[in-house]
Amino acid sequence: MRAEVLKGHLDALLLATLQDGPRHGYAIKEALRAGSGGRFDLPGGTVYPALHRLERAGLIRGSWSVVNGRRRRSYQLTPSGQRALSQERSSWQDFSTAVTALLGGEPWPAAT
Amino acid sequence: MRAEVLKGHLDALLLATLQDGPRHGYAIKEALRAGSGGRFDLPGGTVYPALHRLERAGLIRGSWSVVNGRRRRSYQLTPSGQRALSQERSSWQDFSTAVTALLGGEPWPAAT
DNA sequence: CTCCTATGGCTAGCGTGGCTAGCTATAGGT
DNA sequence: ACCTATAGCTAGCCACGCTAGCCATAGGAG
Repeated sequence: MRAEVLKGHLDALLLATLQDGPRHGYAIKEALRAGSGGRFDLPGGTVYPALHRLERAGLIRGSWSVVNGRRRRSYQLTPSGQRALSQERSSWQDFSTAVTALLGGEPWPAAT
Repeated sequence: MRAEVLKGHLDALLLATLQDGPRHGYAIKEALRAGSGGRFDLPGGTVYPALHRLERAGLIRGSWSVVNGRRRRSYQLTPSGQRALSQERSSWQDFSTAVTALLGGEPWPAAT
């Protein structure tokens, strides 16, 4: 999986992992790996800065806790994040439909 | 349509426009615009450098001609470009299936 | 004639954002 | 003593689409 293909779609994936309740960063990373059959095995250097960006944007809200002697930062969707997720979903639909049509579809109209 | 979502997928789209015969850059741009219902209205500054990159990579081959007093550079797929297109198609399948599953799918397994 | 638009091509440099490399720290197994 | 998994973080690199700008011809509008 080339790296660049993820650009612009990561936020949607991160938000989606939070749709059913709070998760901390590492759990998000693992959820994406497992949920994609290993395709999205994102390094921490991808996940953590992205979460900070989403938090600054007000789409998620994080809070510290300590579990088993390890500190965790758990994130949950804000109302604005919920809306952003819906938006991301529909724009993914739009985008993927268009690309699939162009790539897989019927022969192209004759060239000029 | 946010700009970054295209990153990493442009080559596939460009190669796909050439699958049914040669096209020049401007025609490629128009084909993508028309074929996507206006979603992919790419500026020249996106298309031309990308074509040059693909040509340097040996995936397409360009040749100059003059039509109606205007010079054109027409591109066609090389055999290696054909293979690249097939590859791009299957990796798009892979990618889009994964994202769709993560975004749209069933509820996530319970968080740890 | 002049101007605008569409056609057709190009480049320099910007900006976004995921990745690499590197770091800290605890828990638990070998 | 060492390694792995868990858990978090940052600085800086780099790929690549975009902005802004340029050149040139054809054809229609004014």
